[in-house]
Amino acid sequence: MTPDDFHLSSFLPYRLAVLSERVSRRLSVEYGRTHGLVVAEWRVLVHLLRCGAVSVRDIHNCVNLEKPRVSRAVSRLETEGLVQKTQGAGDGRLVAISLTDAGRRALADIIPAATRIETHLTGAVSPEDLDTFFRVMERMHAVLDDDPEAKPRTAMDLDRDAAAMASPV
Amino acid sequence: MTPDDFHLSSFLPYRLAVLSERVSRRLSVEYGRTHGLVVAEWRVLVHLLRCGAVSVRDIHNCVNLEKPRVSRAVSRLETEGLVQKTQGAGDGRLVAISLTDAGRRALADIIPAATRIETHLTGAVSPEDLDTFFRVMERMHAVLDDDPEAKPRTAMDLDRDAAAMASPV
DNA sequence: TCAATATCATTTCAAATGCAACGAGTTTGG
DNA sequence: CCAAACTCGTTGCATTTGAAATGATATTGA
Repeated sequence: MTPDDFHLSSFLPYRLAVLSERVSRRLSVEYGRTHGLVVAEWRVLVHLLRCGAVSVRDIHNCVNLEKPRVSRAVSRLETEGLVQKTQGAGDGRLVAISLTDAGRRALADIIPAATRIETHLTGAVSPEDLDTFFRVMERMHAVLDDDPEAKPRTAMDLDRDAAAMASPV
Repeated sequence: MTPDDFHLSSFLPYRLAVLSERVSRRLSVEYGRTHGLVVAEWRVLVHLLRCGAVSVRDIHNCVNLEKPRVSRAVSRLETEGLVQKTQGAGDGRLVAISLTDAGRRALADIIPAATRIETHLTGAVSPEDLDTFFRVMERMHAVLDDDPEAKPRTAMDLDRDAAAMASPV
């Protein structure tokens, strides 16, 4: 109402952006220095670990990366020898992307470090507060789900929160 | 420990990035459609509303934008007539950037809409949970403050949280 | 059957980004 | 006093970016 009282530093979207950016950069120091990866490549690798041989479109639908970004990330990873692309036997348009052994080794190296950083961050708050924290995040997502101007959530993100809602407290 | 159990969708840095991105985009629809602004320009405008005539460096130190990005955002805003640059009388290197009346009018238009979006998001959770939410964010910032690999917080962000810590519950 | 439409991955292209370098101005220290 | 070191804002440049176009394949429906 009174625009003069508006503080950027206490504005929710700004605060989210600042923390997210800071955390992401801290993480990327890890996989950047040790394996020369950027965030898109990191996300692709992790997704492949869970989902085996999948298409570009599938990755795009799951890990919140635009299609061209996925395509380029996969190309770089292929050049580095961390993933392999095989023409799908069935649909000739699809490309089956999967981890190589080198890719699995890289993840075996990075994931513990990434988990350490995450644990370091979450370890500073009580489990109840952390629960509340994630619950609030889910509530905000739910608000955006009902907002026609907001971009829809990916299926993967929806599933996670649907499971969280269904699980016993 | 067991890399196979690693889920991207429940990984804190990823979750922060996804929510932050989604909220930011929803917001930018607002000031983008109505006033053709991008996030850097929005941040600069809001900062000027509070801080009057300031330098590029000052903006850079406050709103988490790289120096060239601030410089270019200010140039665009000047072209649009929303801010003005005046050579500071004292130090010849400094530039004093301030809002024009048109800039103030733009903010008077955008801020209520931005606040509405924020209220919509925060309104979905109880005040206590929202308190906890921000407290957890502050704790994570504090962890990064002690991490030499993390980028330092801006003075403005530190001040906000220092004030929050000091204030009575 | 075979056009029209849809989907997939890639590429194109213009714009944004950020590091580093730059020129201009200021402070410092001998 | 003035040269070295520093700070300011901007610009160069190589990279990244994402929306739209492209070419290739699949599906649909008349």
